[in-house]
Amino acid sequence: MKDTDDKLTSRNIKPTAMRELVLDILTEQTAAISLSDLEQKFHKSDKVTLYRTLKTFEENKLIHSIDDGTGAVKYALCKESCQCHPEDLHVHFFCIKCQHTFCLSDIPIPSINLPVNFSIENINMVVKGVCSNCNE
Amino acid sequence: MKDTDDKLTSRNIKPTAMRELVLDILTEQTAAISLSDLEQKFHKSDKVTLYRTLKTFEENKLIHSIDDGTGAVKYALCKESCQCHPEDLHVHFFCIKCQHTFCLSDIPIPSINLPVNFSIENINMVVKGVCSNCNE
DNA sequence: AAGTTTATGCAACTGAGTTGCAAACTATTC
DNA sequence: GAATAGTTTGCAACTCAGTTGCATAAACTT
Repeated sequence: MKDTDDKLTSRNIKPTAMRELVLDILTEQTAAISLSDLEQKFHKSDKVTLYRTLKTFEENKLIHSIDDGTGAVKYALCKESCQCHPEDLHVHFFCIKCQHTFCLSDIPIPSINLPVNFSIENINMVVKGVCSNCNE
Repeated sequence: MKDTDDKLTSRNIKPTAMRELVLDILTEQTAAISLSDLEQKFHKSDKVTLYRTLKTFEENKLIHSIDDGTGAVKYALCKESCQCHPEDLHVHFFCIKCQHTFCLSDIPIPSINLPVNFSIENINMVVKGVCSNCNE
């Protein structure tokens, strides 16, 4: 639990039992998960607590959210160094077969030449297709 | 009404009074609009009819939908030649000040080198920031 | 005109996300 | 270590976008 605790405190999040559990579950995932996915990993759980836990994690940049177009926002762990600035962002991939949403952490979002006087804050880029697992 | 009719029939959509009205409203817009935005442009209207009208338009590639992360899907007219294939897609911009969502029709989505065995179907790219109107 | 298909309108529902409030817990101060 | 203040958790209840079922209305077919 020491590791989990450290990760939380290093992001200025008080390590409660609940938060440790949620962080552990998030750490196990190979794909991004939604609030209701998370809810189903608990036998008895309160959606609101999980919701607020995710919000806290996101505000403190422990996790980032992905709007993959499925109607439910997904969440995935940030890298240790991540500050969620435009230069930290990567492309996400949604597989239309297995319905999983992956971080393509190694693929940075390409820079865009916006029209004059447009300033940029954030970019969301989701590629839809079939992942390598589902391509035979 | 002849023009509107032609646009509908050329996309294999039967030109009803309702659909003409909706298409006219969509044509007037400078920014993408949501179902509830559309609903408010009618004095008396049925959300479901508008919803199905938009679905029909989208299926027939008269309009495309944009998930800008606000929680409500936005819609905007496609160009005449658009088939909504990856090569037809453009970047979208969401202004965090005026809350408008624009098509940056001249900015194609940059191509991405996906990992091996990933195939691509579609890309959604939304840049958030401040538009030129709102930047003083 | 009768029958078939398609579009529209109403009611009612789902599911994600959210707020308010009270109880439980944690941290702080004496 | 008890009193207090601040934070977290759990429950109820709500909002709002999107959606389905079904009945009526309108448009096509022969």
